Amino acid sequence: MVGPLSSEENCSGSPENAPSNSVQAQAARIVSSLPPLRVVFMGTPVFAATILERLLDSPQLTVCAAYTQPDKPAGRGKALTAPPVKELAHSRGIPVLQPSHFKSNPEGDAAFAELAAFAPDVLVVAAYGLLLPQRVLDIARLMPVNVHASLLPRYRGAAPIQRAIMNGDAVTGITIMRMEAALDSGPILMQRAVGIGIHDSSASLHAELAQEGAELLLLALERLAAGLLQPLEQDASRATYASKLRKEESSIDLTLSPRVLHAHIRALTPWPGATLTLCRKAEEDLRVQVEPGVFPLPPDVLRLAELLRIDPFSGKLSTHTPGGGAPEEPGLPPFTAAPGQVLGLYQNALLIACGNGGCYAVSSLRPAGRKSMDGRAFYNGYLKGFAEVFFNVIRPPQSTCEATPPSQHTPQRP
RNA sequence: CGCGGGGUGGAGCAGUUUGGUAGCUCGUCGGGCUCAUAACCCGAAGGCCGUAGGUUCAAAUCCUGCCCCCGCAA
Repeated sequence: MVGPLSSEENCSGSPENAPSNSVQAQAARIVSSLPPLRVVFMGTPVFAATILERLLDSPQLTVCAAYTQPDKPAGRGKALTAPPVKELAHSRGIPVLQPSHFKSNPEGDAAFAELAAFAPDVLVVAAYGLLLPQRVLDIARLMPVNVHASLLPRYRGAAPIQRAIMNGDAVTGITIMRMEAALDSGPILMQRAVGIGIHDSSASLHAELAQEGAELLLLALERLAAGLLQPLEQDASRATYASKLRKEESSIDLTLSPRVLHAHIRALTPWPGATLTLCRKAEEDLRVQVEPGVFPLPPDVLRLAELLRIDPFSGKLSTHTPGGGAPEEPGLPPFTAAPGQVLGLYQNALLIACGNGGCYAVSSLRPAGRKSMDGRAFYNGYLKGFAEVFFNVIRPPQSTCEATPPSQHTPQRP
């Protein structure tokens, strides 16, 4: 987590900071003399609940109702489970509505009529998970507002946070926009940049962006109520789409360089999780879920002696021979090994050779059906005593936001 | 009654199919070696094999009930 890189910009084009703050101050003055805005909130997961909580705490707003997806079977025993937004709204005494859609049929019409009865000034939508038809968007007296976790027009769609991490971006952010029927295409009201730290996972960035999103939303609503917002159309030519993560993407490609590999694993954590397949002679292949490891590797790993004295199998001198391969980025050990090869241990992390002549240190592994453990425990229980051990190199199908060309599936043996 | 995996000294695993004195890699403690080490050598402690019952001369292992962990379903 790096935190906000800059203060919010007013996309109407007003200059930064001081003038921007004075706009906010002006808005605050105007709003203080107005009645609270009537808000209908729509959202489902934790990201949405975080934002709803901040709305509920604002004295300038009245949250009339919370819309969220219907309860769904979840967990062991497939018990019906309420979405986080429902839990929160219940605990705060806000009416909860869970229509399955607003389509033009008797069921959808009833849901629509119910919504209309709240007569909201604004509709606030955050990760609702339902497409909203135009008539629903038109319900808001002022406008329907959406909180999106990217700097639009980049990363429109379902997984902006994960795709930004996966692509190795250093910066992403929050966009508050006016909603249109099309997906994430509405005019931008406010934006704020947030840095992506080298250790950020989808989980940590989600949490941070939710907080930032809530803050920026409150500022935007204040300006909206005061009539001081000037929407700025998105430059559609620069739009990219962040498709939802799929389970098939959980297998990670060990031919990637350490840096890119690290980005992928962070993006896949905690869902769907980054998985490797361990191959041991005469044993069934074992699926192992891994968490983000040590990156970049500290300089001492670069010293050949550090690695040579650790052999994963005999405990004696390593058989790995020093190789050429000029490192192109820091963290590369000075020898060559086939991607997927288990090199040994670095402290409590398991060193696995990957692409670009590098290796990656995994410090948390969870074999299928087991609890997660550190690299040393995994090594003791699963690796010692096997003459041949490596992880399968898997090249998963390319995702929407990746620039690299499609490549073959090449499981590879060292 | 949604499907599946698992509970063995402090950690991670094997052993269960084909019942017969509890094993491996670590850690811990003591000693040794070394300029040095999460290296090496020697020695030791530590387990009613989740729990309750059953079968048997004999149960970690076979049968039954219960408890507890975990994964799948976005």
